[in-house]
Amino acid sequence: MKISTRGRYALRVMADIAEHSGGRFIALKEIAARQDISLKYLEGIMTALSKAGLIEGAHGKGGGYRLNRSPDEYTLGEILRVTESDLAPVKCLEKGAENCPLVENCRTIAVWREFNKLINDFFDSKTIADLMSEETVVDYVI
Amino acid sequence: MKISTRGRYALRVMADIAEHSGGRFIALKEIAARQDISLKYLEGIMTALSKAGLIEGAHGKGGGYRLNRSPDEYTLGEILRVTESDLAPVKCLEKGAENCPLVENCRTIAVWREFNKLINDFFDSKTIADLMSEETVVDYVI
DNA sequence: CCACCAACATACTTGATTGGTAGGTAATTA
DNA sequence: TAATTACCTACCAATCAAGTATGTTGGTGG
Repeated sequence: MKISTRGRYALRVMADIAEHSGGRFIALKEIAARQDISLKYLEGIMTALSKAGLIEGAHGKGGGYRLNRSPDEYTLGEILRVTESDLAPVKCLEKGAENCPLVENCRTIAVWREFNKLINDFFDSKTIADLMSEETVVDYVI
Repeated sequence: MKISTRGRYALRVMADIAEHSGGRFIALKEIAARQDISLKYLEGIMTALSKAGLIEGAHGKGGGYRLNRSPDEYTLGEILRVTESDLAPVKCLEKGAENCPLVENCRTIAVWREFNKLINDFFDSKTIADLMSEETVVDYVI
């Protein structure tokens, strides 16, 4: 029952961009150094976030990544669902899962469903803005 | 972010014993058959539960396992904490963890703490009795 | 006392996942 | 055109999950 490194890094990186970019592209090298995360490992995470449309990347000098919404419009839930495989706590509740044949007399499914809702509601109620320092949130321009 | 098979099986087994034993010892073979779980795999889980004092085992003919409290006195939290390693969603919040050197300017730790509390409170608020069918709960004798 | 039963113990295997590295190619700008 | 930076693909080592295999120990009934 652990949040994977991918998901945790993703939240930190998104918060980092929100705090330091101010609308400009910001090189991954810089983020990786500031967050002390392997550049190469981060690349894979950024690609996922970019493909999902959460951030925008630009090649070449002066390139890098930037958000394409303001921080309070990103829920932690959507970020984690992109980087983590799924937020469901058990396999049978994953999005595309065929329902388990034992579900009729499964004593535990109700608890898992309730827990699943709890998790998703929690992360969908938090945004990147909640992770930023107060001054930075106020100063943010996109 | 998945609950492991160990934890899920443990809950099902505890509920199974609660429903079928009625104070008597009940052979693991019987539980394994009813729940369709590998007997040998279950043995390891039962040993953990037994060592933690949650259930009692008896050797020989007529032996097996039984609860030593009534079902409403077992929270799902304590069962999962025995079988799952820990319920903390990130390593730095585990019980014996030395605190991470970056905690001072970690933007995410507050969210993880809040989520950790949510998880633990949720599972500590549910009991094995909540997993049982209504008739069986009423009929239970220890 | 013996056969049997069932918990308890230990060691191994297999497969998937995690958390990376390495070495490129493509696009953009000075 | 040279530097920069995203992007892409492949590989790798360690760990963990899940299950199998093979016992030994302790207790019961005949």
